[in-house]
Amino acid sequence: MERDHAQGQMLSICQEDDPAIFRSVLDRLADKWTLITIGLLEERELRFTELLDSIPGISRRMLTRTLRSLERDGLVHRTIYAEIPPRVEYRATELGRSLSAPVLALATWVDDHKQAILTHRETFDDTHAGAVPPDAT
Amino acid sequence: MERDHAQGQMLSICQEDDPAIFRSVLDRLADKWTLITIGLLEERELRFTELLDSIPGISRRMLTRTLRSLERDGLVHRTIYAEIPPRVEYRATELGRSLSAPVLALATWVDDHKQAILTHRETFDDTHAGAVPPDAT
DNA sequence: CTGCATCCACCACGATACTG
DNA sequence: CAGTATCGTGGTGGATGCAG
Repeated sequence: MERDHAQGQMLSICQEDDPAIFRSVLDRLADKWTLITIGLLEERELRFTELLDSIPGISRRMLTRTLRSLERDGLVHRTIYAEIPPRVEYRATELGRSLSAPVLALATWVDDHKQAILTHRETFDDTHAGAVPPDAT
Repeated sequence: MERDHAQGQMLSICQEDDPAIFRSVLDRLADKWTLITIGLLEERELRFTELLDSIPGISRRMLTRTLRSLERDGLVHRTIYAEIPPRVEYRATELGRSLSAPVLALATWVDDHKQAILTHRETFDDTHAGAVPPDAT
């Protein structure tokens, strides 16, 4: 945490020398499946099918792609056991494990406040009935 | 932080009673612009154009939508000043500010490790030249 | 079991023009 | 200035089938 931009200077972080670098890395993390996958792998070594079962709603295709991206970024290590049937174990690298704290903190926050957020949504939707953009989620 | 699933039980978090709730909230946070927007608003009150200028690459459309979603979720408060020209200030709510720590921790991590990740990508792309899926990023 | 290839639908997002 | 409306596109992501 020895940042030069003392505390919470999101501004300086995202407007540094090359904003594109920050973006490209953030984009990889902030997609539909990556955070949750990293979160699971930081705790223990898991195989493909275990991940598939642990992540609600993910498809094999997306799990494969997510894991490849993580491997490419040096966050996850892949071990292939030449057995029959084949077995592949995924575990977080040291770099990946350093992501543990931030990711789990975020996940915990979401878990702790999801109900409050749902309540806000209902209230808002009530108040602004029909006022939302055409293609809103 | 008084979670029952002691520490880092990402598994229990994302497989709780209704995984869909966790997902829907996580989805909102983990999109292309939300994290960065929240991060900026946690530090200070900002107006629309300031945000537009501070977030590299965002369009007015997406900023509007992102802010609306955050407002809907009770994370951001919107104040309209009936002046000429119009002025609108955005600030984080208390709930939004509680997101501060996790979000900034994540942003800082990304900033601290982006170079390492880029290096890993190059190495990987070298090693696996041409081995990447057809529609890879 | 692991995971690549193919096909395809959808909607996220950007560009642009217009309004209060 | 702070949006909204509309349109077009690319890419994300699901379903399925095949292969090692």
